[in-house]
Amino acid sequence: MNNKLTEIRKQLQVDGYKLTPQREATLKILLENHEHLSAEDIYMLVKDKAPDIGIATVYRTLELLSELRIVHKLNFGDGVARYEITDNKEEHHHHHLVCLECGKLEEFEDDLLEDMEKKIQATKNFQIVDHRLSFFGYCQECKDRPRSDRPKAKIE
Amino acid sequence: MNNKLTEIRKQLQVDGYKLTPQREATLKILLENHEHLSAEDIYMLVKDKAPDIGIATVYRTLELLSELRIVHKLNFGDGVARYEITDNKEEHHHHHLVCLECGKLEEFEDDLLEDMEKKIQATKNFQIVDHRLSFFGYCQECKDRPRSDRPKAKIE
DNA sequence: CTTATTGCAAAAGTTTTGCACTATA
DNA sequence: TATAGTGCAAAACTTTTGCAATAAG
Repeated sequence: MNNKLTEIRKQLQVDGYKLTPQREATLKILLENHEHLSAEDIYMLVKDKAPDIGIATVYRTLELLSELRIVHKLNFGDGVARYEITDNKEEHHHHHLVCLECGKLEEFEDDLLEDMEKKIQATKNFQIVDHRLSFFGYCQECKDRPRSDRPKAKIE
Repeated sequence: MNNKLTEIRKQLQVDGYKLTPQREATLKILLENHEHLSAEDIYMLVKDKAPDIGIATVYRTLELLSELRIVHKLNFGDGVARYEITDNKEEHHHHHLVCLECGKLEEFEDDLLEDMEKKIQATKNFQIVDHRLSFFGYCQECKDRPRSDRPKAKIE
């Protein structure tokens, strides 16, 4: 856990970047919070520890870390980019079921994509870092509910 | 091809939406351009045919068509949402490879998800209508390019 | 010391919204 | 004619950038 921080610290040094307290604070937040955080989320969390940081610095740090492939920038299509430390192996098997009726989000685990990834890496010469899989449909409750009672969905 | 327009026209009517010239013009553009178009792109193209349309109407039409699942809203992470007509047949086996370095989008076909869908429908009691699958990683060129030559991010 | 990095505020860019007007069913 | 839909302009957001001040190596 702390190894990871040391490792990244070294990587930054090797690449000639300075180790500022702001960068370190941001990294710690990312290491402590493995969910997908928006820049705003990260800004708030970092602010607790380093109240003087500006959001521009957070964005610049995240961009740098993306370039170095230390974090992965994700997009769920809600107009906000989200970030997470790269390397989360478990995260890879975690997919979404989105109900088109009520918008509810379920999650499920499956490693079936491993095969497809291997196939792509071999066939397409494309190095995969992450993936996002969502299924859209109707959850149990909505499936069985009469149409008139249905809430208007807000798709993606 | 024109069938498709008639079909969608009917679908709108059935759902109680009005068939305005603006909506029709937007639909035609979407049917003629199967690439992933941004709202701005669509606005420009529609403007050629119906110069008085406003971009707000384009956004509202696209949102409506998304809800009706006539178009897919896609996000490649460059800050602009893109739209494409849903094609119920091939679309289902059509996935995306997004390069995190240069933003390039490749597509590939695979029907491996059929199995997963069956599994989910059985296990989760969730009725699947559609899915979206994107892989994020590095394309051949970016993978092999030395760091120093890399285009300054614009990462995903 | 030198130069990368920062914070602030302003700018940029996309998408949404309020409102009075218009046109479809 | 009733009401859904539209255009315009302003607002709301997220993200980027210019610049003078600061701090890391």
